[in-house]
Amino acid sequence: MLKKEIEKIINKAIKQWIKKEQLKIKNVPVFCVEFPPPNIAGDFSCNVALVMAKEIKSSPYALARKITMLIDTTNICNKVEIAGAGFINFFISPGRLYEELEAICKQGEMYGKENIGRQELIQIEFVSANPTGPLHIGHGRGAAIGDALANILTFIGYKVEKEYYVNNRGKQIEVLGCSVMLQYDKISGQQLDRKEKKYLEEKKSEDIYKGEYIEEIARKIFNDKKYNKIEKGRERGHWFFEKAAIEIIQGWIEQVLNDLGVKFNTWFQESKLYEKKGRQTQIDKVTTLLKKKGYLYDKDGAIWFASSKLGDEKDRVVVRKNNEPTYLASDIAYHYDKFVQRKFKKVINIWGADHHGYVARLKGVITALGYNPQDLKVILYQLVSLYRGGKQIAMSTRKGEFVTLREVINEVGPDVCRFFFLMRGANSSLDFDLEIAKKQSPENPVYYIQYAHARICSIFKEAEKKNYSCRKKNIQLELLKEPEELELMKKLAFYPDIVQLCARKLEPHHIVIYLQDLAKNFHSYYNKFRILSDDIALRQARLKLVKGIKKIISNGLNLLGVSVPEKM
RNA sequence: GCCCCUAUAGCUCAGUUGGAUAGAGUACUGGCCUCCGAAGCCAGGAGCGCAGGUUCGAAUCCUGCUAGGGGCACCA
Repeated sequence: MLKKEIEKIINKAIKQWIKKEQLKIKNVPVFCVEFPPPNIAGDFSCNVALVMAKEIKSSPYALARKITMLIDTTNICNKVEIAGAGFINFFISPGRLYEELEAICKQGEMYGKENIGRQELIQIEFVSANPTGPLHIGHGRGAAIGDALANILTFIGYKVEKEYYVNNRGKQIEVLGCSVMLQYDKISGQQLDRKEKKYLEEKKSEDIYKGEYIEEIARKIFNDKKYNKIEKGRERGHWFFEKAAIEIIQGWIEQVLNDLGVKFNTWFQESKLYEKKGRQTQIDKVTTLLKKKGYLYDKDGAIWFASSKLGDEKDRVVVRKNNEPTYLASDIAYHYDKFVQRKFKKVINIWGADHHGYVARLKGVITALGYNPQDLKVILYQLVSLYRGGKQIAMSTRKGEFVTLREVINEVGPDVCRFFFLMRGANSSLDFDLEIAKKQSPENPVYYIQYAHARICSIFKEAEKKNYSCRKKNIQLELLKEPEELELMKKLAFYPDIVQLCARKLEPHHIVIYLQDLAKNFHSYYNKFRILSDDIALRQARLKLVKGIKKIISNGLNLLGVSVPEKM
């Protein structure tokens, strides 16, 4: 990776300089190497002189001069320049760019792969929507981000596990079961005097799930032989409908995520935390543990978690008066399972922004369990608003009026869907316009990037047709000397930096921006220069260049989980 | 009332650890296919919500304000 190499070179130079001048500086200060603004000449820029100037009591410019003298750039640069207030600018030499292009073509998918993660075990938990209905579009965003991050982290050497936490117990599941049961009775024409009816009558009617999917589930249970065989002859309580409904809904969820290209390693059932392992459940285990540590106390007949001591705004109930554990109890046990039982070194949770109030509590849990809250990263993504032709589509989960993820995928296709979810940072709310997403125009950047790839494939087909040989060896890359060609090679060489940036910040969208940029450079180059030139040596060199571009586009799209078409 | 996110070009958004003259796309106008895919290319304007502060330097950090979105259960 070029950036790291330059950092190393600078570090070395500074250490030499400190030794030479016998300065009393313990550590080389924190500086950064980055891309200079577009109007500035140079490929990488370093601010070390500006950062150090104050401590040394010297002008940044003079300092930069001294450091520059000691910089050994033979491997990577052909020029180092001081600019502005004292920036040190590096110019990557063409020779080095040719080497990188060779590496890209040779290594293919492996180009830029590193072992930064050192196979550390890391878990990403995402989507985790309650199995009480189909996924909606917001869940899609979480799915796309989580899956892309998993790809990126795996690529740089982490051992990543993707997990979906299934909340298959609790009040909302009871309501689901009852809601389905009501519909079932309607369909079957049976008017059983169920004890659950009383329960439902006591509830406000809003509590019952509406929406067509409830009827669909009830119909499926009624028609499917599988369910008819189960418990035949016995009256079915709401628990039966709960189980069947969850099974059906989870099937839908798995299917739609699968169609989006998202596969989980584990579907962790919340109910597992309540199963006895030996004498006690996981819940019992953590309750005992936290009690021993003094984080739990009794008040008003309930058991409380002293989260206010751990950074939360107030204490929270863990076990209710009626002896039922709360959701938090499950989450404590669940994260105990993640960190203690399964030994994940780092855990990433991806939540919708509406859960932000929960972050402090859960970090408190991690602390209470004796782990570093830094090892739990929570990524909050802002809400997705759906538009059609500039008009917002109103959604209400409660009323069952919402556009499902399924419908969106069916309408715009999985590639566009994933791409749109990934093109913005998680902190920005996302406007998803179905009309734009469907358009196959430059307004829609997915096709722009895919088109660049398809175009390159087409060039190779054309070359084959004309019986142009694509030599593998002795290609004169020095012939690539147009500014556009050098620029393209630089972009390609930056790919590993971009991937690592995404990994460091847990933000996949930088790859999207990068690919758009790369595609733009390519299209522009293509229009200006002829790849299949009559000059054989030049043609070979240019074919190699576009081959490199093709590889990088394909690698990038793969990390995002977007398909890479050879023709479109 | 408290907490989180957001505010950058007419619109949708980038902007790396604070760095140099803040970038794309779209829309608008005009041009480019006898030649590798026109789903493309080239050329043209405008902007960091407001007010302070920190510093060599602020879209970026701090404080206050304004506007929009979300959240504040013994629901999950």
